[in-house]
Amino acid sequence: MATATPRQRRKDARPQELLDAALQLFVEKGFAATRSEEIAARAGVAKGTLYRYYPSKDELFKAMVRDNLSVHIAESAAQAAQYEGSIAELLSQMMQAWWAKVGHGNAGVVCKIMMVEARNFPELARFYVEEVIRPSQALIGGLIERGIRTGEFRAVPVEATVHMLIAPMLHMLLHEHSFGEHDICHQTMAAEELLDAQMALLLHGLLANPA
Amino acid sequence: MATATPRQRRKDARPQELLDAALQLFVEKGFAATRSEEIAARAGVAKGTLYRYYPSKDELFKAMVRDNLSVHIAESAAQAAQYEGSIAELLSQMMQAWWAKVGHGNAGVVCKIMMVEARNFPELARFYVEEVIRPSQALIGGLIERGIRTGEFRAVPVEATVHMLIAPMLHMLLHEHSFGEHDICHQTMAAEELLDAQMALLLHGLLANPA
Amino acid sequence: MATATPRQRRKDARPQELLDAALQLFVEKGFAATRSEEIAARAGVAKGTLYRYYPSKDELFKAMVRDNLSVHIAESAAQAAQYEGSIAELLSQMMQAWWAKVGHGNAGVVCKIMMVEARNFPELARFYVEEVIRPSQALIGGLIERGIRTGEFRAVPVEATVHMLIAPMLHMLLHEHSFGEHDICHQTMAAEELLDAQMALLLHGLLANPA
Amino acid sequence: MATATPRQRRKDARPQELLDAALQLFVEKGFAATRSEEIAARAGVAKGTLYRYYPSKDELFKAMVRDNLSVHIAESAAQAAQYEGSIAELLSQMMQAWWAKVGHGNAGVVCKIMMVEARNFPELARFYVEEVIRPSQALIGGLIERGIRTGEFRAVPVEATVHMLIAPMLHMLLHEHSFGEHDICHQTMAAEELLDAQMALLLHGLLANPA
DNA sequence: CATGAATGAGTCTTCATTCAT
DNA sequence: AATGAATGAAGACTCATTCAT
Repeated sequence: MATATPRQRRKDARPQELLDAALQLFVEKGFAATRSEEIAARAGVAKGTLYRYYPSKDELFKAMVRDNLSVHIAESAAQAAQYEGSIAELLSQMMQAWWAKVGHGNAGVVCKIMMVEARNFPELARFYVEEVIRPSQALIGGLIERGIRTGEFRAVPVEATVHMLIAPMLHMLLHEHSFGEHDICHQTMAAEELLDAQMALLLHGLLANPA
Repeated sequence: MATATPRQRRKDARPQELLDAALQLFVEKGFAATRSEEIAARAGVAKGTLYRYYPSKDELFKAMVRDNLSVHIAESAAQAAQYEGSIAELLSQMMQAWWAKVGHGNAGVVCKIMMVEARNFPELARFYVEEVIRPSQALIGGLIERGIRTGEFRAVPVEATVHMLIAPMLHMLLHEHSFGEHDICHQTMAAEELLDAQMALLLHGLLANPA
Repeated sequence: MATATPRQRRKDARPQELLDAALQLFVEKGFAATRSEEIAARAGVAKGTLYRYYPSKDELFKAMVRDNLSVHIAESAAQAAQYEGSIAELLSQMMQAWWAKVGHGNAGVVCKIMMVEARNFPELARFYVEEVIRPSQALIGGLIERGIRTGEFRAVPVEATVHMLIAPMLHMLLHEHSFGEHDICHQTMAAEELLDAQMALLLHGLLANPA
Repeated sequence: MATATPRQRRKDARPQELLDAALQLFVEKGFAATRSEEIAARAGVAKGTLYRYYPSKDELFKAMVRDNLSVHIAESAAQAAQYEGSIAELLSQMMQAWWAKVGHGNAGVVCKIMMVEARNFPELARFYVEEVIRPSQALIGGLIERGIRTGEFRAVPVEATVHMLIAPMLHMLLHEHSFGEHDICHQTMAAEELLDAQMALLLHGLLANPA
């Protein structure tokens, strides 16, 4: 009958609270510019407490990546494996789903931060590539290949196509978080519409009379 | 009839030399990781001298951004206005040209750094949006519209299409400068091929049998 | 008729267990490098428990020193008082005995640590001087004087002779614990042999033909 | 006609000033307990300045060891090689000279610190062993052997004899710097007298009627 | 009494910036 | 004007100590 004491309950919640605080601050100020003490303060604990849960700022960041990104990739991969039907349809859904869960929420910022700070933290960059980039590319690349095999897609080059699917979303993300703040520059179209339009464009092509 | 002494000539060239040195180093190591002493050293002057020309590292950065942008857009716009023929062809050429001049060269890094530091320099970000982003979007958007008017293109939504053209290039740029270093993650295809493949893909679409 | 419960017995043993753990760790890593949590862990208790028995790391250290010294001197003094026979013989035995009990065992390290930390704990140093150094010198000095009185020894200066007896042992001790670790530097002769040889040397002198 | 400016003159003197300040403080408080800022302060500069001259506290310590030792050994070795006459005499002189130059001066403290900190700096300890301990032992051992060859000394075991010569000096040194401060414990005899007495004792032996 | 979560003062080190020369 | 020695604020991390449970 382990009655969780308030203290114990608090302790269990700490990691997530710290992760949330860190994410918020990284969003606001970037990784490098955020002092570990600030993260602790925002999570309502003292400096030292942060280090009880994460042995360094880097590890905290990695945990944040795992918590916010690695999750969705695995999830999407599982869905994709079971899926039967139009790959184009599936891709559209996945893009929208990704945007809803990641791009729109705070998780998206992790992507931005990673791109922004990658050079300054090579180890983190490596981690991110293995944990997020490669799996994502593998997932989408696999779907493209599947579509080609089933005859749904033309025999397009896979790598380039993966880029064409990923790039617009990341671009929107980066743009949003770089220039979207402070009223510097806003998109006129809603992101979701934009994504739909882009997907349609990519599927059907731009030319009126393709050769 | 002040004949410029060598010393005077040197002095006049200083600001540009410092800007060039700064760009190089920002490219190599990013803004935060570049020490002001290094910039001075690469420009062949002492630490203190840097501060005679730019009152702070931040101001130097801003000057560097201003110095490296708004160059290519006007040029491209002029070319585009004169051009007659296939818009698709023109867009392909412009992409390749932009990549050759900006993406591949050092100027490209300014774009990346700009995204990285946008939040820290809102004023500069605004400048960048007005001076670079909007003109670029206007230029490409105009071409799309022209293509639609002439019947070369389908009646696609312009804004989304502009994104689809810009995003892959910026994505490549960022990827290159974020994960391309330190052998963290390299593209397997050459950038130029990738761009061609993406352009073709966008023009002709992904579906084997578009409705 | 308070029968000591296991708990009570455990509690009574605590101080000594903590002292032992502390000694082990101080031997292994030195005073400063030993974290109080480690001491507690090695003693099989939690960090906080340590502080129920010793109010601070410093106090624990002092207790440890007190616990490990002043034991052997009294013993040796008693033996010496009863002894009848060759003082040279007695001194040899005492040296060997001291080395066996103190120098070789953990207690020896306390001497080393004491020298190292003396300045940081003047009060403790005073205690050590009164409790260990002076009695030792008095004991050995007394034996020298006895030897001189009985005609066994020449009329040598007592203080210098005491030093000549003590120094080699402490030197070996310090050397062992300073440079003996990590294969930095080892004695080639066994300590016991060395002591015997040194004793012989001191007794008979170095000169072939003493005047 | 390079007129050294006050600033330049100051700069040239800095390394030594810092070394001196460090030595003083290490003597007073030990290596670990001395904050780098204190060293700087005692040298009359700001914290950062220290790091212009020594890249870390460890390197500063190493420099200090190098600066204070390995000097006298070579010197003594040279003298010994040229010397002709009584080895006993030579040894006596060398002991006194070493004490005057090293034991009594600050250099002696380096020996003490080295013993104290050896475990924390294995690399440095190795350096010290190679640079100081081994040469010293070789020098003295060689003289003993020479004395034995010439018939001046008995056929004593060399290693033990070396110890007997070195130990009392180091012991005095350590004692002085561990318990000599704060009036904790002072020698009653002057060090020089003590050394002489010890030397005589070692040469002639303790026994009144050696077998 | 025992625990271990939480604390925060303390330490090394970096680097943008200043200013005496 | 140019130099580069000096500065000191700032930040990541450690660990002795406290105290709620």
